[in-house]
Amino acid sequence: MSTSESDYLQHYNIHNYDTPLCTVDMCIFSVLNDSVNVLLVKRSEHPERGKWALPGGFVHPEKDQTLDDTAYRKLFEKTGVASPYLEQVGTFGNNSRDPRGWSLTIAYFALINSSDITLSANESSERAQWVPIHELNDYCPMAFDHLTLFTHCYERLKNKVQYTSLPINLLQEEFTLSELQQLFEILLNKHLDRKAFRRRFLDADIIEETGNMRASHTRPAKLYRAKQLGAEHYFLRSIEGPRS
Amino acid sequence: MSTSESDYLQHYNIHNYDTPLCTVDMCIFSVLNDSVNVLLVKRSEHPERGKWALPGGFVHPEKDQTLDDTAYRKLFEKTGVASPYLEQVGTFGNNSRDPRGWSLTIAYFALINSSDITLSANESSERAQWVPIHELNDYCPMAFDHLTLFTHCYERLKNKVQYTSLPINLLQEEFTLSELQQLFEILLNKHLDRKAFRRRFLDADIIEETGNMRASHTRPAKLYRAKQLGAEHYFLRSIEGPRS
DNA sequence: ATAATAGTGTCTTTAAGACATTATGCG
DNA sequence: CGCATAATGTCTTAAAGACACTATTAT
Repeated sequence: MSTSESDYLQHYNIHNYDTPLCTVDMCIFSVLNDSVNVLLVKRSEHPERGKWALPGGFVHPEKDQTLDDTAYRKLFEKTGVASPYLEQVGTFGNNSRDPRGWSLTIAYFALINSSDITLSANESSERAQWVPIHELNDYCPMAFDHLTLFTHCYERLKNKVQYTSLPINLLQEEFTLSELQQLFEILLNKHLDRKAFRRRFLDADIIEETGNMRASHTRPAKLYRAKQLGAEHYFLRSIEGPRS
Repeated sequence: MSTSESDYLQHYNIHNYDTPLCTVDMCIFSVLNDSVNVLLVKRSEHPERGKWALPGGFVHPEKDQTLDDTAYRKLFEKTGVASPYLEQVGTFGNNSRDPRGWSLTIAYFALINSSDITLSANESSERAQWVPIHELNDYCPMAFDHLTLFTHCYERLKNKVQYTSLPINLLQEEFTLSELQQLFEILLNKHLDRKAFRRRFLDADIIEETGNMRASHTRPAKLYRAKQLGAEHYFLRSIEGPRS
């Protein structure tokens, strides 16, 4: 009965066990034309061929050393973006979400600036497309439980807008405070006070002037950058927005 | 080339693909003797036999309909507690965390009141034991990457103490405000002002008097209960604690 | 000069921290 | 009574909202 660990491992065969299918799905957000967009692909293969889906795919034990590698690989295949903000949102597993069997997917969300990317359709010739999130229902039915995955990712994003600096990652490296505020207003879907918004970010000591200005047909605005790229600051208080 | 989805599914065999091992690990917290404890088991089987580990096990496609089922099943096997607070923290997957191959684990944390539970050693005769978290290093080496999993779960817990009502789930159904405050002080490891603490919870309208009193050798205290069992309230401001 | 947007001054409001004071039970 | 803990009163402080005011550019 008493075998060594090396004996045990020598006779261990993963294929003797029933095990879930493992995939990673990406909810890639960007802001385009004053609205939040998510990147969707039209499935070109079974199952759920022809339906819209979040880009994703199987965890590939040969290609990927870690789970995050899978996520970055999928993201790069679809967008060409190498190192965006990436966050794991949750894992969804059950026996009904995929007709092939008990399956499990790890959902990630990514924030990228839309001008950074070139949509590519080369991988398995799936067409990727930005979809404004308020149009998402028009694209139903979505494949599998991807509407649920999207909803969880979007809720996470909306929550973090309230108490972190996270959305900075949706802008280009240099941005004005007005651009940042507009972005927050789109995400929160409400108007914010300019002075309060500026105070919040300036007092937090997380951005710095670049010395450059954004030209415009009115008064030029100072350009800022995040002091630490990809960092997210947690504010002690949530944004509340207008009082009644 | 053009097959139907049902044809496709008929010939699909999960065992043709290389796929990760899938497990669930539980970080079960409780408060005992004025300190936070976590439930650990001593592994009785290979691999990592004899090391301490978080209770957990394989996702079992026959037994479990959903991932949460796996978590609840493992929790019940170890503690006999049927419906505690449970939250998914994150999924950790790579090719080095388990000697059997590419493996992935979904980490959950649970909050339970220690008086609710009876530790059972019946399943695979592993002995479960409460370990105060400040002693965790003395129990090293822990199996696999379980110290990392624990750390992520503990960080999540500590963060949520700052801005949610979550720790209520560590107390019994009826509790005094002093007991609640003591609990927060243990979790945050700092003293809190009594008036501010009471205001915070009372103004949030999330607890109500039960009408009963906690007897003691001094002035009896009012007993409260959470208005909604298992609910977590998000405060707009984080607890900061004493100003230096 | 005017329009438009950038940026500031400053008063109010909210919820938290500090800390003294009062209340209530038991021995 | 006197001790210990429960519960409250009230002043201060930090950060947000409201909103008027000033600054800078193009046309």
